[in-house]
Amino acid sequence: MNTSKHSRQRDAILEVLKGTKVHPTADWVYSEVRKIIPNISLGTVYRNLSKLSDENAIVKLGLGTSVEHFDGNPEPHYHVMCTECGAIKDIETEPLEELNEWAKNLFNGEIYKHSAIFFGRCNECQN
Amino acid sequence: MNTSKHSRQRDAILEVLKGTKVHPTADWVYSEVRKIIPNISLGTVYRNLSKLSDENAIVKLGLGTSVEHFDGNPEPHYHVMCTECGAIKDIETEPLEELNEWAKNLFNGEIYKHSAIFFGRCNECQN
DNA sequence: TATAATAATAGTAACGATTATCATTATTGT
DNA sequence: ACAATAATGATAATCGTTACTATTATTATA
Repeated sequence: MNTSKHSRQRDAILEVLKGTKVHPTADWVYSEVRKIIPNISLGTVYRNLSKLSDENAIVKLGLGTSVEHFDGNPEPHYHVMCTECGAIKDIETEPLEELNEWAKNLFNGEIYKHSAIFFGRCNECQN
Repeated sequence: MNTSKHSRQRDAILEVLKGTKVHPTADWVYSEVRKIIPNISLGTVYRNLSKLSDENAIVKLGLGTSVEHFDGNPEPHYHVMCTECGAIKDIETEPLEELNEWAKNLFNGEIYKHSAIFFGRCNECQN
């Protein structure tokens, strides 16, 4: 018994997020989705980003920045943040599961998972 | 020519932070420091936490939580967050520098550093 | 295909963490 | 002691996010 109802707003939000690699903020998604549904509300964007994230259709990246970033690709992977332009790029490889084992040996308790962010300079900023 | 002036408020904040392992929020620091300087202002706490962080005397942990956590130990190390009680604990080992090399081979650009957070269950919550 | 139940929405107010402002106070070099 | 100015306490402002509420859209059923 799924109590969820379909909505074209949610579809549009997911479509925008799947169609970009920029790991956008809610506000960026808002401005893009308005090109499809001009009178959509910012609250609707936030509500659906949370819902989609709860359903693991997308992921809320906790990057430690003051603004939350979202990723339309729910497959686990690391990211690189460019310290010059702020761009967030993918490392298109599966995470190192063995890090959990490594940590388990150094910690008094259980380890389920981890997240990592790399900091560097993207190729655009190198030129 | 250092334009910085000494202040007992900053001393107290640093002392509180050095004297705990809980990786506290600004608010927690505020309530602790008030035991030493009862009329200290919350703004002063924020201002000095930022200043100390800029000077690398402490570190602002960007853990992806809605509230910022601080660490009185500026030596690089990873953390574990307990998904049950929210406690943040140290992994008292130096970070894996080789991860930067690993990432460099998978990324079109430079890599300077990384941060990682592990998620698990602390030994207190296992009982 | 009408209807009833209710999830989702738009619009807006509220919230909470953090930052900025500013008159006053404390520190420091002379 | 004094002048220069960094730091403070108090409070207002900011800004990302969440909550509220009347209205609208979706869905199951008759």
